Amino acid sequence: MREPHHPSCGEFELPAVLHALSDPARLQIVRRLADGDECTCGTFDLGLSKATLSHHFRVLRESGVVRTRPDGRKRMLSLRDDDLNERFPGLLEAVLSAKRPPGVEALL
Amino acid sequence: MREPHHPSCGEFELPAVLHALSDPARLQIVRRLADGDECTCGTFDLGLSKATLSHHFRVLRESGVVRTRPDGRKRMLSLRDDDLNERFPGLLEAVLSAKRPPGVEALL
DNA sequence: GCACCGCTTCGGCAATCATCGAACTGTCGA
DNA sequence: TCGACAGTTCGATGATTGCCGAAGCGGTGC
Repeated sequence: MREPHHPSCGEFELPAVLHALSDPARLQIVRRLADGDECTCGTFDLGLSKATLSHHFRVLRESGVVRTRPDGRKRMLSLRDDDLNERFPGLLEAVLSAKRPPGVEALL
Repeated sequence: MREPHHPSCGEFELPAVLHALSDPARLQIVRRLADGDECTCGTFDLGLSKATLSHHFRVLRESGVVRTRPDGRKRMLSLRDDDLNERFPGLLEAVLSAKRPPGVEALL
């Protein structure tokens, strides 16, 4: 299986990364990956079709947020947290730590 | 002049904020504001029409990134950095500190 | 080889977005 | 009162996006 194209760390563009992270479904994917969860494409059950999921994976991959590694007939997804931190220090952490909903417990 | 609606800090939504920041024109606006530059709407010369600029201001305002204060026949724009930092700590700083283009000097 | 599996790619569709010119609103100064 | 000024709002338009089912494609295992 061909390795899909990934931008190098220096090719990352902030608007593209922010746009990739600005979709709730993609945000959920990123959070799952950050939790160290399993990372094949099929493990994401967001109520979306395979085609749509694949689309989101592509947006994340082409912006540099995520890496896709072919492994047999599966594809292993992983966060490019190292590259993101190098290029946009603190961004990923800020996005991930904003998990808490606007509820009261955010004040604790 | 009527004060336009601003979401409260608790109403901020991460995807909306990220989307607001994911447009190059809006990112430029935010950076100018962060530089402490003058802040009436008319001072932004991004090669866009008044109507388009006004649209971008609205996106920024409705997501919580920016505050608009009527002042005579002008409108003073300001970054809601305090509110953003409270709700999404580190996010704004990460976005702003990513100013440097993908050039070599980014490594310094 | 062949069927299955995991995922991508390909149209296509409806919704949203960025953009504009034109018309409008509210404010200030003459 | 009457412009000039600063912005907003109103259509309209073309581009992008999110979504899907169907078809395609490389790997695995029978």
